[in-house]
Amino acid sequence: MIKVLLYEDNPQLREGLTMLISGSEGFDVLAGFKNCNNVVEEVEAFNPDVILMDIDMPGVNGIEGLKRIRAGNTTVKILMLTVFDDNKNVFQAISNGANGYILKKTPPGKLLEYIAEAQTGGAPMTASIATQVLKMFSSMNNEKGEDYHLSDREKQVLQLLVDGFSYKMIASDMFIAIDTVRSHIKKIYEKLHVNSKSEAVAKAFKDRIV
Amino acid sequence: MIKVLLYEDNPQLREGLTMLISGSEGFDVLAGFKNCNNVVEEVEAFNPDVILMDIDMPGVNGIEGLKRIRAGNTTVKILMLTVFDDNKNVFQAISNGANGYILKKTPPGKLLEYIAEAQTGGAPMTASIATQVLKMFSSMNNEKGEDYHLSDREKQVLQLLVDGFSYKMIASDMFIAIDTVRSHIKKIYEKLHVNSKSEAVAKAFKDRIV
DNA sequence: AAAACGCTCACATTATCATGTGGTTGTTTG
DNA sequence: CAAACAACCACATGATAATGTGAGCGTTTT
Repeated sequence: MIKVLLYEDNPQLREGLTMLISGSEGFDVLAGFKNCNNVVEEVEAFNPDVILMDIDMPGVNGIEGLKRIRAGNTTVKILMLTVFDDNKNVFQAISNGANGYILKKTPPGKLLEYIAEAQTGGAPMTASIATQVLKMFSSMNNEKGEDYHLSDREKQVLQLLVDGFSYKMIASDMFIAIDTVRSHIKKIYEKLHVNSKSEAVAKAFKDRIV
Repeated sequence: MIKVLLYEDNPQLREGLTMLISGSEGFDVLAGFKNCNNVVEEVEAFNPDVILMDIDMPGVNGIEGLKRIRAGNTTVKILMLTVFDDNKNVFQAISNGANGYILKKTPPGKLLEYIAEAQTGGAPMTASIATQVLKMFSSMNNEKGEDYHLSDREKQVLQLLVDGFSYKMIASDMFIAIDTVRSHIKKIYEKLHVNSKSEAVAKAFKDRIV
């Protein structure tokens, strides 16, 4: 029996969901609330397996509720429920430890399937949401910048610069003369098209060279 | 009719998949290949809707194949297929524009469903993969670092340092004396627990202060 | 009202960096 | 084989950064 806790401000939808879920074999809605004002206490009291959490609620909304729950409970499964698949909320929800993100227009059969999936450690997502997540992910990691063709030795020097080493320290660390360090750094500046240590360090991060 | 192109080195599995997919209503396998050596030409020649791409293949593997296709074609849907749900490959695949990532143990019925889902713009993922993706996502954005309590002025100075400004430039940019810049920077170093400009710049990036 | 803090400025010394010019090896590649 | 490049080292000079000590002024917090 999967124990479900429900957060949804619309009374009709809350009723409907309760009937649907509790009326199904193996599912039980412990309680339903119209906002997250006392979410921490409620979750602790009912100890559910899965929480269905609407995002748009008056008072403490779903994202804030999610944060509050996760502050003290990292095991209960939380499924975010929303009418919109807008970027910001998806990002927020996932960053704060939601286990899934589904649209309200999800057909009843699918919804039960998703709840079960969440309970067993899956990450149910409506197709449009999953697509968004992948897009976000790839956009974050695709700005991998150009290849500046730094040699191995140059990369090594740059790495040490980033770590705050002085030329002298780099020289002794790499067992080379300080003048060699200088010439490497000069090369690095040329290749990165920068004119100072700070810019080189900044660029190393921006373009994920280190 | 969804046109499918297949890349899979195991001849039996390739045959099996071809029969399964082509034998189903609305699906057709245009061709199957045992590696990605000529993937770009093949994709261009057959113009499929969906590509099923095995990851572990001799010669040019699936990830590399994915990259090659995406270099010139961002519309064809690519479903990665693998036996392992290991972190690195998932990450690589998604970062390089895969539309979905499913395990080979996926039951036939589900597989067809996934292909159809990919074709209509969805992002089919095996549950375990979806969970991994969410984990990666939240771990990436949760290291938001401590708050170092930098004052507005200090943040401003740090920002300019990151941009490669010298003390002199910062002074004239902020209309303050160079000695004031110095004292700000000294404060910044103390608050960030660093001892050099480079480390401060590095930390500014790592902890997303700028 | 005293303490704490942010912001400002000054002066001085040493360490480090940026830049230039020049050179020797050894490997890779057209 | 010659050219290109990576990696190494040297000497020199001016610019910049790091560090220390000290201080005035205004606002916020206790």
